[in-house]
Amino acid sequence: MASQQKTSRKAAGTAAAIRRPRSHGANGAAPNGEAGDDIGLDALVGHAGYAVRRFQLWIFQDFIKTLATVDIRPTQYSVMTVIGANPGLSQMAVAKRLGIERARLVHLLDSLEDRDFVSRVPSATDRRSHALHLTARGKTALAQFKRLAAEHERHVAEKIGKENREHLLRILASFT
Amino acid sequence: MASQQKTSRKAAGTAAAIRRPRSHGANGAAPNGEAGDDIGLDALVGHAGYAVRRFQLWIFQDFIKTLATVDIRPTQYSVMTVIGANPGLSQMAVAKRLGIERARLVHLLDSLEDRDFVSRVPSATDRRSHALHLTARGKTALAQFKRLAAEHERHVAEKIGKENREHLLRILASFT
DNA sequence: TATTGTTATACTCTATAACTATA
DNA sequence: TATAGTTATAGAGTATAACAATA
Repeated sequence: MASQQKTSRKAAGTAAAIRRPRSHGANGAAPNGEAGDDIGLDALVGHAGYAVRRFQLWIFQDFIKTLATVDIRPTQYSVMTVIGANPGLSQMAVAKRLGIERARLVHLLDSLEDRDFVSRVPSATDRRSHALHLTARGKTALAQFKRLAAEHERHVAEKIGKENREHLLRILASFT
Repeated sequence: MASQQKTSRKAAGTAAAIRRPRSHGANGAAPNGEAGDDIGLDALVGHAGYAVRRFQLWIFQDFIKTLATVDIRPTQYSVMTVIGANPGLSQMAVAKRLGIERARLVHLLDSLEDRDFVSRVPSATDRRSHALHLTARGKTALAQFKRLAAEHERHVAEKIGKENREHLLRILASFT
């Protein structure tokens, strides 16, 4: 039931059906809730963070969908791309460059190593650290990922417009 | 140690010290890792998602920091703002409008109700649902949150520029 | 039958702390 | 003493599924 049990929680309330297909009770104006899409965001419309967050969720969902066949997520793609362009980097270097926690990178690399995309190779200069490299299989795979990622990027351009996408990249260049 | 234990994980590797303050070994050019900030992002620079993600993280961190004194996070702020502007909304309506899972909204509202900012009030029209309202305390609190959020928004404008912030809001308006 | 609020579970991500082996 | 990689844990956040009350 929708009753009380802990501290909060009272009971029952008002309808406010959303986007109902046909009839919806008795009155045609909706009780005191909202009729559908006219729920105002008030102060949120002036917050860049809100729009950026919703946009980021859309982008990541499209990326994940577009690369679903190869089962690669945005963070995995970014790690492989940076290693591919900078062979021999240490885990700390990759973590700092991409803003990932080094503890988390351990697990990311574990899964990429299990799939034979990346290898941690030893080196003589500092026996504490690993030099990261793409395997032969990893290099081939990354090339395919990049083609799919480019396709995803075209979806972004279609969504917000070619010019807007480019302007956006320029505005946010300092954050990369 | 940095050795093997499960499947992955080999051992030792290459340095690639980042932004080291003074000396860093023997050679002045860094082993085979990177010297500091010149780690190329390769394909990532052309991906809007990467820049947007980094920007979003920066914004949220600034928001959380700026509203730390009142212990309010972005999602809590968005929920209170929407309820404040649309009193009587059901949980489903709020969840759909903000793109939050209804299961997660339950916990969000629990904490806001525990702090006496929001109340779930019963209604006669649909005994399954709750009509959400801000309490008197919630209204006062939200007014303060909005002042702090406006301060945060000024930080954003300082960071990327007033014009750029406005252009960004226009570009992403369809995602709100 | 479908929907609302709720509970529960699992998996991702973030944030820390601590430990080992190195430097 | 500090750093690299690792392990472990706790808290958000996301994604689902299932259930009771109600429509």
